[in-house]
Amino acid sequence: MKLNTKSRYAVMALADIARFDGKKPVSLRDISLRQSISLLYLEQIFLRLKKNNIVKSIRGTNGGYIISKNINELKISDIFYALDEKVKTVGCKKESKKGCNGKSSKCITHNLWDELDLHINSFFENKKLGDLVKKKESRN
Amino acid sequence: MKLNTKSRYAVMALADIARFDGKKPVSLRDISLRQSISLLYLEQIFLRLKKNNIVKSIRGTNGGYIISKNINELKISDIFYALDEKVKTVGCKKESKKGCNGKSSKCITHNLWDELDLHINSFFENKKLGDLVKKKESRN
DNA sequence: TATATACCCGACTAAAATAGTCAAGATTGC
DNA sequence: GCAATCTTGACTATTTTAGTCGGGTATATA
Repeated sequence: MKLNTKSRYAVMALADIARFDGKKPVSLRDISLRQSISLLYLEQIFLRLKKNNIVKSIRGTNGGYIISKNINELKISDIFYALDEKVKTVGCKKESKKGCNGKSSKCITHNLWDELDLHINSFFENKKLGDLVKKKESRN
Repeated sequence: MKLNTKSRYAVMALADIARFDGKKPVSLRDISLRQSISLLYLEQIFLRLKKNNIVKSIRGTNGGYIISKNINELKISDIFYALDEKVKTVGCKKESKKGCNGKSSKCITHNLWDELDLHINSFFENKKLGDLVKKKESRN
C-alpha cells in the first residue's frame, strides 16, 4: 500500500512553492534542483495540476508557477485528485464479475474496505497545504 | 493508493474461516469456491499466513486450516504484516540518496507521510477479524 | 494399505503499472 | 532575437502484481 511518486512529488513541489507564497512565480527548474526531482517529470505533473486549477502558469523569462488559491484552503486531497491518485482498496465495485456484487453475501469484507477508504480520504481532506509549510517553519 | 490482492484475499479467506470458528478445519478448496479466489493463489497466501502463525494447518483428508488465535484478538494488521503488506508512503527513509536525508531541510513533507503511515496503520491495528464476522451476521 | 484429499513449496510468467525520458513546440522578458 | 520557461503527446525501460505450474508430502478412511 503505497503512494505513487507523482502524487508525492506534487505535494513536495507545491509545498516548495508555498514557501514563496504570493511573492513571485517559481520555476520548475528551481523546484527540480531543490527537491531533486527530474525536471521533465515535474513538467508532466504540473501539466495536470494546471488543468485542475491547482496552479497558474506564467510563461517566459522569470516565469514559473503560482498556486491558484490560498494555501490554507488547498486540501491535499485536491492535489491527489488532480493526479488521479485514488484510494481504491476494494475490487468489489469495479470487478463486479467476481465476489461481491452488492446483494450477495459473498463479500464479507466489503464494509472494511469502504471504511478504510473513508478513513484515508478524510485524512487528506483535513490536511491543507498550508499546514505543511507552517510545520516546517516552526521546526527551524 | 491501493491494497494488493494478496492482502485483500487473505482477509477475505480468514473471514470465511472465521465463520466456522473452532469447529473444524476449512479447506482451501472450499474457500476458493465460496470466495472465487484461485486455489493455487490461496495456497501461496496461506503458506505465509502459516509461517506467521496466523493459521494452523491440518493435512490429509478432511484437513484444512484453522485460525491460531481468538478471532477477536487477531488484528487485521497482523494479517497484512504476514503478507509483507506495508504502508510505505515515504521514499525518504529508504531512498536516502535523494531528497530527505534526515537532517536536511529539503523534505518539507516528511512529517505528512509519517502521519499518514501512522493514521492508516492505527486503523488496521484497531480492527479485529472478529469485527468483520460480527458485522456480517448482524446484517443477515 | 491404496487412494483420494489436502497441504507444501520453489520457480516461472504474462500483464499492468510506474517512473520516468524524448522531441518538438509556443510564449514572453530583456 | 534569443534565452528562459511553460506545453504537450508519445514513447520506453523497469518493476510490481497477480497469478500459474509442477512436483512434491502427509493423513483419514474405506
